[in-house]
Amino acid sequence: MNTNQEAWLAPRAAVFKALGHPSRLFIVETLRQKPHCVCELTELIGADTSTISKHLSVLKNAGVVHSSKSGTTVYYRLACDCLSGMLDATESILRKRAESANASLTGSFGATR
Amino acid sequence: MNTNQEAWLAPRAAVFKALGHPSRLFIVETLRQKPHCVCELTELIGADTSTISKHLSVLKNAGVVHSSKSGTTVYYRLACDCLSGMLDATESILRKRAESANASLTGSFGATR
DNA sequence: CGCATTTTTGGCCATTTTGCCAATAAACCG
DNA sequence: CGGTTTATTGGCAAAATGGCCAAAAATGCG
Repeated sequence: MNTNQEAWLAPRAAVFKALGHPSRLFIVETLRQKPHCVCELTELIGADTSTISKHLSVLKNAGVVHSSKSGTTVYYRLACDCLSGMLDATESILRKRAESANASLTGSFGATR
Repeated sequence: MNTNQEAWLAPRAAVFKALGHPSRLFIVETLRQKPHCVCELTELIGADTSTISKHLSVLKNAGVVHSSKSGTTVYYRLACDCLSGMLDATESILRKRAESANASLTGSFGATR
């Protein structure tokens, strides 16, 4: 894995990394409905405002969300419709994982007895 | 964010978290072509075998890859076709990010002088 | 069986991440 | 302007992650 490959990988991994934290994923799921301001997200998650602000900063730097200021409040929204597809894809992955977990419990011949 | 929501989020975040590391993302990109064994991936990435093995373990626990043993060698492959879609989605996200970065540099009137 | 090959696991340390508090910044209101 | 609300930044301690080495499994081969 050379320097060029790493440079190509880094921003792509950053997108997944940003989504790879429960609070941040919750934010993205929430923004799927409609834009929200920091204080609303803070309320919903139940953490310190500064914590949420930093999570939003991670999401923004990765390119996952956009922000727009209106007075003193800042609204965040998803940067790309394609995020819905990504979120849905995890459902397929988890469904398949559940199936194969089941299959290995059941054994090759489906006999549970 | 209550316990139920956290339980729902955790496995989904784990999928993204697994993809959110350059080496692991490289592995997934590589497996997109065809299955590979640990030693091949080790060679391609240039890290210790144990490091790669642990990365693969993370991907496997998240449900991203499957493994099958053949003799002493273990082959890994993608668990879901939907991963291609996820990887492609990052391209859209990064493209949009590049565009908006450009727009903000250019300013509201597109005058760069 | 004894040995080689491939992979996984355990242990350790350096680095990164996370989350809180405090302080600062930005914008509105009276 | 001074005070209030909303958000961001800095700093710190605790927790998690990543990577290497060494050791242990697991499998095939002579």
